[in-house]
Order: sequence, then C-alpha cells, then structure tokens
Amino acid sequence: MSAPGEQRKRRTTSYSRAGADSSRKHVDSDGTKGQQTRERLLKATAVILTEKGYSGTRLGDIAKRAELQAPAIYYYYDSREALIEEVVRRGQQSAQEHVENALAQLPEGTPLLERIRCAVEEHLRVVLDLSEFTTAAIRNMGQLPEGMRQQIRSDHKNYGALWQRLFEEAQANGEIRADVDVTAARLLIIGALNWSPEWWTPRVCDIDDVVAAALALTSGLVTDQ
Amino acid sequence: MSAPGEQRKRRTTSYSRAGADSSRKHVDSDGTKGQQTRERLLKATAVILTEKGYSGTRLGDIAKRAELQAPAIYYYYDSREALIEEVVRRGQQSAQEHVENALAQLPEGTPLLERIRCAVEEHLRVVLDLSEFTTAAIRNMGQLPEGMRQQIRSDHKNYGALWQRLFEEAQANGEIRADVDVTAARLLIIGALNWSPEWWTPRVCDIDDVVAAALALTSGLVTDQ
DNA sequence: GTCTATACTAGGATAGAC
DNA sequence: GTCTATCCTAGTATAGAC
Repeated sequence: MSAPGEQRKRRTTSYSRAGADSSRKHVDSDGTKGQQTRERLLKATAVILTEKGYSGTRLGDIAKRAELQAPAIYYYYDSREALIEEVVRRGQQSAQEHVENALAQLPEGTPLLERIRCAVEEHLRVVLDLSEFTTAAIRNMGQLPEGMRQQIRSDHKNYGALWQRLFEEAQANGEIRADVDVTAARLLIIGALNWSPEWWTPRVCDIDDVVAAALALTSGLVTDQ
Repeated sequence: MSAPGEQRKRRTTSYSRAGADSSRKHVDSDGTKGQQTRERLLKATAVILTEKGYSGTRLGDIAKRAELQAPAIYYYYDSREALIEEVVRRGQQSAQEHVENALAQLPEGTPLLERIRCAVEEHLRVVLDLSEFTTAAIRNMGQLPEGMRQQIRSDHKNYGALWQRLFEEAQANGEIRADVDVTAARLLIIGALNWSPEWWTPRVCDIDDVVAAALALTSGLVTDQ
C-alpha cells in the first residue's frame, strides 16, 4: 500500500524575490503562466549551476527552488541537459550582446584603449550584476559534457575573437605596450573578471570599486607616455 | 522490514598526512608500494577534480586513471570525501608554501612592489606548472560541501591575508595608487592567475609570456612616477 | 594490497492521474 | 501544467576471496 502517511510539505520558500505579482485569478489559460514557470526554472537552474557546478546540479534542487516538483520540469524540457544547455547558452549570449551593444554605443572615433576599457567595465557588470546566467555559463564552461560544448564553444570563440581584435589593433596602434603578449594579457583580464563572482559580494566593496580596480589593472598594458 | 540495524560508520576522517614513513628497504614488502599507489591516487583525483568538478568526480574515473579498481581506494581512504579533501588541502598548502618560500628568499629591504611581483609570478607558476593539486583546489573551492569547507577555509583565509597585507602596506607606502580599492585589486589579480589554467596550454604561449603579462597588469596599480 | 561480487541509494526519467 | 508513483541506471561503499 504505499500509504502516504508522511505528507511532506515542501513549502520551504526561501524565495525572497517575489517581484512578479502572480496572485491573479487564473493567470490566463494560454501561454503566459507556462512562460513564467519556464523563466523561474531557468533562473533557478542558473543559481544552482553556479553554486554546485554542472554535475552537482540536481533536478530536485532546481525544482525546489523553482517551487514545483521535479517531474514537472519535463513538461518544459526534454532532459536535464537540455535545460542546462539553455541556461548556458543564454549566459553566453547575454554577455556578448551586452558588451557588443555597449561598444556599438561609443562614438565613431573612440580610441581602442577606450573601447577596451568599455568592454572590461561592461563585462564585469554583466557578470556581477546583470546576469546570473552568465555567471553560471562561465563557471561551468569548463566541465560541460562534450556534446553540449560544441554549440556553445562557437559562440564563445566569437566573443573571444571580439576581444582579441580589440587588443591586437590596440597594440598594432601603439596604444598597448609592444612587449606584452596580447593574447595572454587579454585572457588574464577576462579571467580576472570571470573569477570575480567567486569572491565579490556587496559587502566586500562597491561594484564601482571593482570596475575602477579592473580599469587600473588594464592601464598596466598601456604604452608609457 | 529487514531494516538492518543502523550500522553507520563514523570514521572522523581528519586525514592528516599519514606519517610519511617512507621505508627504504625493498620496494615490495611493506610500505613503499602502498605509498606509491596513494600518490597515484591523489594525483589522479586532482586531475579528475579539475576536469569534472567536485560532484563530477567519480571513484570509477579516479580508479581508472590510477590504474586500479575502485574498491581498492577504500584501502587508502575511508571515503570519496576523505580522498578529495586531502587533494584540496594539499593544493591549498602547496600554493601557500611555494609563495611564502619565494617571498622569504627575497633580500631584506625588497620594496613591497617587488614582493608583490614575486608573489604574482610564483603563484602563477604553481598554478600553471607546479601543482595540479593547487589547480584542483582552486577550481573546486567554491563547490565543496559545507563540512569540508571549514578546515580548508581557514588555510585559504591565511593565504589571502598574506596577499592583503602586502597590498595594504604597498599602498600605505605610496607604492600603489591611493585611488584603488586594494582588496578589489588584489582579488582581481589573484582571480586572473587562478583562472589561467582554464585557458592556458603550452600551445597558447610560453609560461613566461603569461608571467610577463601578469606583471604588466600588476604595474597598472603602481603610482605614476 | 587489490580484486570480484554485491548491497544500497540517489537521482534522471516515464506513466498516468488530476 | 503539475502532481504521485515508479522504473532503472550509475555510483558509493562493503564483504570477502586471493
């Protein structure tokens, strides 16, 4: 008999972010409600992914955080992998889009060094502030299973190429010291930014302080005037 | 029914460096061979840990790489956790020891900036070249289970404090720009170094190039002369 | 010390009720 | 859309032979 007998309540609700006013009559019989659940699911996955890593990300934990039962996930995604993949893809994309967008905003003749500073600042802000998806993507990029890696990889390459171009031109241009390996420099900088979610919290310092420090470091590459 | 009486083992597992007895007599009877296996095990664990992350690290994979069968691991360690814990602890320690040692080597009056450069270079070399344990420790620090974190955390704090001291004194001293948050700067730099195993391979560039680039970045913090 | 065989459990996934 | 029940594989760990 499988008597339930225990009736576990799963109402833990450690959720504080109750932004969306969801207590409506019936949120509508088409699409909308499902779409919200989908978003909750993605966001929950991003958080767990960041905390626990790829392999440590359990559907049960995701479900708990998204406030539904694990099997419900399969209504939205075909598999754990499909869900995770979308999170990572989004994270990758939103960083790239955000930075490209900021760069595009700069006036025509902006010096390369200034463009680089802009990219540094914006990447950092995405990572620390704007997108938990990006954080999740970064943290887990290295341990994704081979299959998933392929598609993501190409986006990743593009983004890297964008940076690389900026650095190479800046060096060719004399704005960056001729004696540094720009590839190493670029990867070190991006690394510094990517690692920041590991230590930064609002309690450590203001985001603007991090930005300022990152820009200071970047200026170490500048040709001495 | 059949519920077997709770026979839980509570091996406390504070594995601390089993007395490295290293008997030298002959290699097969006692001691030595086991010690070698133990080292293979640790090294294999470090590699898998770096590649797959904490949760993705399976005893089966470790065993395979160390060329034995999974259950044999239990002859050396009480649990998967105990094994992983030793790897992480070692990684943490060897970074700290290596850097402290290099710093101690510097002549008495060495300027703080020079000490910082030294720390940057040595930390980078440990991470890229000298210790796969350190890489494993760094990559997984963030996703270790709560229990394991405690002990490791304190070592980690010490190491961070060592760096922080250097930076604060350098700033108080006027060697580092007064307008940067040294905590942020320090964490960004260490982050850049810590992230490097993620992208660096001998094919990307020479380690010395990475070191040079890291030092160039560091110089961005220097007060303008 | 290291193996084979096996007990046990967690967690991904499916079926089908509501 | 979301749930409960359940299947099934993979992975930790133990027993005990060699």
